[in-house]
Amino acid sequence: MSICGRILGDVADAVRGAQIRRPRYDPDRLLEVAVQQFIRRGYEATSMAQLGKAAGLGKSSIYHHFPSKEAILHRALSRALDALFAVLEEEGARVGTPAARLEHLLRRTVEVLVVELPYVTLLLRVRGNSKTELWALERRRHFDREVAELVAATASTGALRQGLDPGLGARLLLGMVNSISEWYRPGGPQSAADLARVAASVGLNGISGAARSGAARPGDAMIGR
Amino acid sequence: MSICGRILGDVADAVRGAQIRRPRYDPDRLLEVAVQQFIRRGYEATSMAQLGKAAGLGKSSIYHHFPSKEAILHRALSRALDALFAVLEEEGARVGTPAARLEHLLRRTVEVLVVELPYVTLLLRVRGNSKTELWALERRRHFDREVAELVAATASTGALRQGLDPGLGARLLLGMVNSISEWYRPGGPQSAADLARVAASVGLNGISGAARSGAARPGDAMIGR
DNA sequence: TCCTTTCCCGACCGGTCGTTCGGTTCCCAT
DNA sequence: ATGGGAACCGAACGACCGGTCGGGAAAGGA
Repeated sequence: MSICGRILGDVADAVRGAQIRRPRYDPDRLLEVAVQQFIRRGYEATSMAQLGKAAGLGKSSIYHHFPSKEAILHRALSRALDALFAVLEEEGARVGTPAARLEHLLRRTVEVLVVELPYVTLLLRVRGNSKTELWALERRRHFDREVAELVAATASTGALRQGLDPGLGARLLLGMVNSISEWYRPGGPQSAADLARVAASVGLNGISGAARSGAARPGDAMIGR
Repeated sequence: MSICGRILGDVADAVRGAQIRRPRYDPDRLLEVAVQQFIRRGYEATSMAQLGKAAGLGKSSIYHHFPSKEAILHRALSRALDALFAVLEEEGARVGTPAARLEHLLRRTVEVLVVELPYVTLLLRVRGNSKTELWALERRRHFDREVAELVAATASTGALRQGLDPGLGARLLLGMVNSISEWYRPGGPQSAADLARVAASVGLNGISGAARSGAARPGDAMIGR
């Protein structure tokens, strides 16, 4: 039965007509397709059948490569977290003045975010709905805390603007950097390194002591002359 | 049948023991409970049964107030979008120098985000999975475009830092401001107005022309002396 | 050539989803 | 007190969910 009765999915469609056969999958190749779907429709809203179809497979075939849907998510989140924590170990993030270390950390974080865009994007959307998501959330909090401590250390050197709570500064900084995942698309005009330099610079400039006051009055323009 | 067999939910539990009867719902009161659940577990991951339980109702009772699950989402998103667009109509956002208008717009956006926190949070998590979500996404893009045009106008006065693309600046600005919804909780130490002033100030300071250069070299500290 | 391993399939499972429906309870104006 | 609409209920619907299973095709070493 089923001599050739398979309904073809996205991948198979693209290959159709060429002599090339549909690629056989290993976990990492399948992970790439799955994460793409998770981002497009959301993890919960993506069914195993849709995952299979997007890969040109039946849904039961997914289970040859992953033991469960949650295991796919775990592997994707782990990849993002490992890449981010690796930045913390880099020399530029460990030695030097707090300000220099913070600059390095932010810039490299943006670079990792861009290079591992789908995986980091998925990580940033996790809300803690399952054991895996809670685990990822906690690991991510560790990373954020390291950034916050670096901002606090920078503040203790007097380089932070007056009246700006270091914790708030760290959150605004991370929020700005993380938001890049919501619009950046590879192949655009921005190179990863350039974007990282500009974003880190804008962020640090924002929380630095150069501004006039910690709290402007309504109607004040904080920009220009 | 069902003499008193209802299983009580979150709201009913809290009311239990007091002489007060469980509140009867109107759409807006129910919306508040529903949005809270949507944020906690995600829209797709929240079932009608869970919505009902959180409100102390059976799941079928929800349909007395809303025609469908998606209608609840639509009403919540509409509330957030209406509040945001109202800011665009304020005098401070329409008259004055571009820089002053931008400051007003950002500051008031943060205030709206804080006051309507659950609804705006839900809006910022929409990914376009349904007709309603696509509609909200498009309205939100209109708002973002207004901000971007204001940043561009500010740039044309020479107040933007050299080498910073206005579009990129607007995205970083909005990303920073929007990220507040991910950690702000009412009742904390920050008042809405203070947070709005500081956040707008930090953001505008970041993209302003005060910094040294548009792209720092690796190892440079963009902060402090 | 043959045999083993890898890869993949359709059919099926119990359970849950959003939604519908007929009927019951509550509140309030009359 | 009573009629009627608003609020609410449990049961049930078809569809689909994540996951399982036994077996078949393809690949690769011998």
